[in-house]
Amino acid sequence: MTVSADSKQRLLDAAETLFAERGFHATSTRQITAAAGVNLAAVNYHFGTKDGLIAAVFERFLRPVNAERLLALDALEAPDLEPDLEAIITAFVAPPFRARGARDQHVERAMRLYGRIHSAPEAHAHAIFVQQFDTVRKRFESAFARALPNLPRRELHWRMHFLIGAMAQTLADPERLCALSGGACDPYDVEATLERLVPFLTAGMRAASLPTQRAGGARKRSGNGTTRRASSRKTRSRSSRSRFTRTRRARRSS
Amino acid sequence: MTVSADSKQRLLDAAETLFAERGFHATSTRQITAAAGVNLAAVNYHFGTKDGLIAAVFERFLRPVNAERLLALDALEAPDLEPDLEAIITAFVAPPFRARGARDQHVERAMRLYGRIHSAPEAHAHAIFVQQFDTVRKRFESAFARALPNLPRRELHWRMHFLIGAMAQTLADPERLCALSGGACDPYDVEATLERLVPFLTAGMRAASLPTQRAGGARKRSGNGTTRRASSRKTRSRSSRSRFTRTRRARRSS
DNA sequence: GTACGTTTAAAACACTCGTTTGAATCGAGG
DNA sequence: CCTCGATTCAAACGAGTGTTTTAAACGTAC
Repeated sequence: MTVSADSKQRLLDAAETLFAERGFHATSTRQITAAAGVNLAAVNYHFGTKDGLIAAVFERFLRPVNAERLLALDALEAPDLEPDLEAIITAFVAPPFRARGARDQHVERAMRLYGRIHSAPEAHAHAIFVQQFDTVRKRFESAFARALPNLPRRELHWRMHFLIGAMAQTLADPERLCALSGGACDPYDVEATLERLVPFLTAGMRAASLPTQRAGGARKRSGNGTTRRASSRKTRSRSSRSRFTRTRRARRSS
Repeated sequence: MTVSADSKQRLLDAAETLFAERGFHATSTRQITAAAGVNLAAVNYHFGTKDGLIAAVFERFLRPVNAERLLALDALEAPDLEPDLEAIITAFVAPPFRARGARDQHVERAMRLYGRIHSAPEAHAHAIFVQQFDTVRKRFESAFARALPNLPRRELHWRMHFLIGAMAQTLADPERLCALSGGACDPYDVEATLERLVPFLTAGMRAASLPTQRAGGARKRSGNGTTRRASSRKTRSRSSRSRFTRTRRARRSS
């Protein structure tokens, strides 16, 4: 274990930066080794394959984020405290925003990297992420369940999905917010972002548990996704509110 | 303009399917032309370049989705109607879920394609999407502003960003929801998904405009986006509620 | 039938990718 | 000193990429 293990470190640092900037697939091993100032073969020597390097970057970056999530949740689950939904959401959402990459990279790069991990194309990178994430997921799921005792478990899954989506999008594509607001919002102001994101998500998680009506009838979902409103006779209480009626399709035939 | 323009069509169809399945970068022109049953050179002949093909797929797929969004919004903005936030959100969110790809592809593929467009790596594909999306964005922004008259415009931008994020994630990565819920949720049941997504988003959009406390003091947001809480002397009311205090970092040094 | 513009066909081009190879280099232990 | 394992280096390999080229086939108008 000579001192030159920093070759490995520099490789990880360079890869982390480039992955954040351009994505995993679009970054070549040659770019990485050049940025790290090491030989081309180093990535295969130290990590076996490029995917091994990706996994190592995942690992190194994700570990402290998830650790901080669990630490924050621990503090919220002291036995004398009653569950605080907003605090739980903050404990889950804030760490990736506040994470610094290697070599104290800018917030911007850490955010983008985390976003890219979330929207990982499809490779086994996804599997690595899931593995890293699974404990966090379980802990927060039960925390949410405690804070929202009247919410059925299935609804909770859906909402956690939405929550993760809003978070991931904000992390992955800050530029879009900038463009959307004409420059009025600064997506790299982490605290300002969290002050908006957390209340948004808290309200969403607290929304009424079932889609308004659902008066007496059973579920009665038509299994066929294509034919909408197949059960024509029981449309009374549903057609009263026309929330989900779709307008005509407009498609050109050329 | 012979009948064999269907070569172009079959190219678009095959590309749409493969792009949805594997992504844009991971799909080669050879795979596309093989699936379409046409010659390799056809893509360059008809679309100039692979990016041209991608743009054409974007165009053909996005147009009806955005058209339907605007149509639905038109119906909601009849002069005698008062703004209905939930209906506006549905008008924005539902069309991509209900879109069918070419050749009546499964909902699954259309969803994935739209999700992939949203999380387009970074190419000018993004620009194409933005161009297609800009009109929709403007229309819905003012619709939201009418439905939420007390919400400052900047907060609205943030929330639209979150909204788009939750929608895009649900479209792009239905598998994750499946895994998250242990198979309890069916992300391809479009109506069930919308019945959960829309209330979630509606509640989020309606959340209190400013982050809870803000009791007696004036707004007092530090104008500088980078240096958070630059005005150090006035930190009193902030440290009282420790909502956003971060716990210690945990990072291994190996 | 012949000529013409459009479309298809097969082959090759130039390039980048991730990975492997085999020799050179280094740093400690005998 | 020499040895040995670990690391670095330059060079090449084989496969895959998007694109171009050149010629052949097609349908239509003259």
